[in-house]
Amino acid sequence: MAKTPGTPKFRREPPVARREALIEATLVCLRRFGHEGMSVRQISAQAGVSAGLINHHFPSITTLVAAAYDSLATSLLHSIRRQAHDVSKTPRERLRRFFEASFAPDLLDPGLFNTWLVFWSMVSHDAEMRAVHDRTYGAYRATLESLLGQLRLDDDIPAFKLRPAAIGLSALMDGLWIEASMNSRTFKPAAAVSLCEDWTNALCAGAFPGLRAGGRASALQRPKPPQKTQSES
Amino acid sequence: MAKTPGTPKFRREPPVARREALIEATLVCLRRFGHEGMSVRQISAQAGVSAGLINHHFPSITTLVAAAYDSLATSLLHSIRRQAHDVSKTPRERLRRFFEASFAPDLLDPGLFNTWLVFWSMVSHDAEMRAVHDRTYGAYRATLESLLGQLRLDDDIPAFKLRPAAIGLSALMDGLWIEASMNSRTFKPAAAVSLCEDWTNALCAGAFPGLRAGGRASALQRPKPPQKTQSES
DNA sequence: CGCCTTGTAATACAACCGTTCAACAAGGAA
DNA sequence: TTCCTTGTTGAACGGTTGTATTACAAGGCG
Repeated sequence: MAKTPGTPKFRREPPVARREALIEATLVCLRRFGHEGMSVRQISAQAGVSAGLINHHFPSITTLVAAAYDSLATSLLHSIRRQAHDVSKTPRERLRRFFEASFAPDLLDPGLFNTWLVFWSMVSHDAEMRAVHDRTYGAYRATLESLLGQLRLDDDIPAFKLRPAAIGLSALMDGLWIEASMNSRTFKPAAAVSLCEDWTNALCAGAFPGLRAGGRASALQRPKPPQKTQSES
Repeated sequence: MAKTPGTPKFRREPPVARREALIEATLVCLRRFGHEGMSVRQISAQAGVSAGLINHHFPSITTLVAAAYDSLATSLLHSIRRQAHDVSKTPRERLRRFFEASFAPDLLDPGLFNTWLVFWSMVSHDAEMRAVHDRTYGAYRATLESLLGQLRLDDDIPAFKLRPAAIGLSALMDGLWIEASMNSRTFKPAAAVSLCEDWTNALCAGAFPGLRAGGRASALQRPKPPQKTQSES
């Protein structure tokens, strides 16, 4: 008698489901409020749970943010790659679709940019964030290298160095994405795609001497070996 | 008698000098501690004054940060432009020096990158920061347009659209600067200069159809006017 | 039905935040 | 030397932060 449990005050969830929900809430808060959204109370409110629950599933707030970084970066790369992957198309067409997916409206959302800024600002201060960054950025550049490598097989394209080419292309894309995210009136998304395609076509036309393979224009080589200080063409 | 003023407890400064000192202290804190350095107490401690003094010279902390943004952006642009300006050199050589100055060690400091991230993260939330960003970024791109314009006069270079070209080049430079700032082991500064020079040379060789003037490939035109679809230059 | 594990809530805590304000003193002016 | 302007201090305020800890209750198991 008088038990009247009515509606339970909370629902128990399996740890993995709750963790994913917290990660999702973190992404929502970062997108909406930027750096100020990275707070235990904001995130827990967004997830509809108490503040203390976060420290029960994650040792600290930065670990949760690192998990959110990993989740978002992986998700975005997979999404873009899925849209670009079409075996019935030519490598050049696949690359074009990769560009178009990268500058689609949902990727140019200012909220997404603010989220990314929070991640970047933590990379140099937090070891976990640095690890996630190195891994996800490596995967991103590897995808670019793969697409450029397929391109290189076709036609009579002069050989170019894959890794430096991917670095240059990803830099161009990043710079365009940033400016478009900060001020959408500077240029239209189609302009960014056009600039990327032009860059790729120029690469295939051999217009970038510093990227030609086999040559001595090796300023772009991996910095790892002992640096023989040779001329850069 | 018994006055013994000894060392005065503080020194009065003219308002402009004190404001400049506070701006300098702000830049030091942002460089060192990133987003956590943007605090009244940290900045005032760095400047060697009390916390309350900041609100006496600036209506709020964000106004101080906006002033610091303006100061740093203007200072850096002037410095780079000074190194590139040499009337005895060819336009192409001036552009090369602009690249080299942009990827010099003091510009690739991770602390500078963290400072910039703080500024960027505030642009979408604060009107003052947005105003500073639009103004300084406009000045930066105008410098790039000027250098590219001088280049265009020489030789028999096919005409290209100045503004979209400056947008593309600044995007490439920004992307390279960001990656170099986040992970200095990815590539050497000379590689960034090489990629920028290659891009410029390809532009002058007419390798970028989307940037050619007069063509109908006008995806890069200004979005502002009522779109008469005419070519610029 | 009752126990027991454990996911969850709620509170407490010390430290920090930006801003306000009254009191002080530095240093030029008269 | 005295006064007065005003740059400057330092405490106070209400708010926030991340984390630790305690008490609770949901829901499976015996």
